Parts: sequence; structure tokens; C-alpha cells
Amino acid sequence: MTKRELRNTSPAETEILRLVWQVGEATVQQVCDSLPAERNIAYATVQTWLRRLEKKGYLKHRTEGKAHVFYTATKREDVIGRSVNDFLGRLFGGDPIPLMHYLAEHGKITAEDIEALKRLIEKE
Amino acid sequence: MTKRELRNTSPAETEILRLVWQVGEATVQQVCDSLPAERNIAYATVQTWLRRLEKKGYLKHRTEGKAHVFYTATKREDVIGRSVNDFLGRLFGGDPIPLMHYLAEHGKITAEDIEALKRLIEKE
DNA sequence: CACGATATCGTACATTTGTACAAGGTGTCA
DNA sequence: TGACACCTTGTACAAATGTACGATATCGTG
Repeated sequence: MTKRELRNTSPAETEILRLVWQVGEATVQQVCDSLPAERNIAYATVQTWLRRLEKKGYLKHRTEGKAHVFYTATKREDVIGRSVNDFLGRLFGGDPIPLMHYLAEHGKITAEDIEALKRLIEKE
Repeated sequence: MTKRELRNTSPAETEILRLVWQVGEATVQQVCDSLPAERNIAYATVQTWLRRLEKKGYLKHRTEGKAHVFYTATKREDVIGRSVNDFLGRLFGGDPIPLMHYLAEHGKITAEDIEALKRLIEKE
């Protein structure tokens, strides 16, 4: 398997990656625009993040007009997988239950969410 | 409110913090021992992490014999809260549902877990 | 075609993070 | 009491991360 292991993404990079997935593909400008304005991140900064993501292998780009249009080069599932596992490992020793509890106890997920989840699981 | 905002913890620090919570309090040596051996982290490295956590305000220590015994100085709940929110924000734009889905679809949580969760939510 | 608006590219730089060595203190046991 | 084992403290240093400026290239328009 020539499945080169991708380095993992920094927090900021992770966020950018999510944005790109959200819109499918995006120019630097578009990514800038989808960042909450109060973050006050410079255009050049976003550009750097995109550049680094590309170098790390998460993004590719094509040139359109004078601008670069970035699009993802990996499965979102994979990125999520690595991120979640790492996160879960560090904070909960890998056990997702306490995380669920936290979410439930802090009203992040509702009874309906749980129901939906239940159906999802049963379907398999 | 003189509630000094704690800087956030790096991945490695987060893990150490979890370990200290797990055992209640621990010396450098004990933390070292509870790290998976194959990680091969030097004693001095763990020491640095503990030192930094203390400087950041997450830990305190008392001296016992010739060693430092570290114990937590913040509520676990708080650390989890910040970490989870940050994580959720970056990777999922703040929405916990996709995270749940991921966990469910990848067999990280079982039907029983869901049931337990359901009861937990309903009890409130 | 020249100009302005808009992009990219190269580069830079302070912090944070991961990682750890070396030197100096201290409890303990023969 | 002296040596050994085990600690802490000081310090270091490379790599990753956050952040961004200045120079240069390029498209569209008058």
C-alpha cells in the first residue's frame, strides 16, 4: 500500500478544511468570507493555511482566471476519523462514552437526536 | 470575576491532565508509568509537560519526600468543556450530531450506550 | 496598452509544542 | 557519613503553528 500517511492537521487547518468541504471548493477569498468576520484573520494567513494543507496533501487546486480554486484531495471521513480518534484518545483515553455524556448533560444533544441515532444504529 | 482565563492545553498536555485526573494525583514517575510504554517518552519530557501545566494553572504540586506530587487545580468538567467545544467548532462547525453519527457508524458506540444515554437525558 | 484591482509567492518571525540533556539537590541505607 | 539512586531545575533546540508583509504576476477595462 503506497498509502502515504498524511501528517495531521493543526486546529486552524482543520477548520479551513471543513470550510472547503462545506462549499465543495473555494478560492482564498471565499474561505476568508466564510470565516466569522470577528476572527479578523488576514487574507494572507488563510492563504498560508491553504498552501500548507495542499503541501500536506489534503487539498489540490486548479487555476481559474487569476485565482486558485482549492478542492479537497482526501475523504472527509478519513480526516474526521483521525481527528476524532486522536481527540478521544487524549481527552478520554479513547472511550467515547464520557464524551457522549458530556454532550447529553450539557444539552448539546436532545432526546430526538438520540432517537435518530438509535434508528441509525439499528439499521445496520 | 477574577476568573483568569486559562490558556488551552496542547494535545500532549491534555493527555497528561487526563492521566493525573484518573489517578487523582501523581508524581512524574507515576505519570510516566501510566503512559503506554511504546510511546517511549523520556522522564524529562513528562516533567516538562507537568511543569507547563502547572504554570498554565491546571496543576499544583506539593513536595513529598524528594518528589513532587501533582494534583489538579481545575475542574475536569471545565477542561473537557473547552476542549470539546473547540474540537467541535473546528471539525464540525460546532454541531455535535455529525460527530455522534461518526461514532455510531464506526461502531464506537453500541445500542446499549444509546439506551443509557437516553435514560440519562430523560432523567433531567 | 497602461493601470488598477486582485492574486500569488517568497519569506519572515514570534510562540507554542514536543522532546530531552546535564548539572545540582536530597533521602536512604550500609 | 558517604555513595547511590532518584529528583528537580535550568536550559536548549528543532519543528509546527499562527500570523502576515512586501514584491511580483495577471486579468479586465478605459
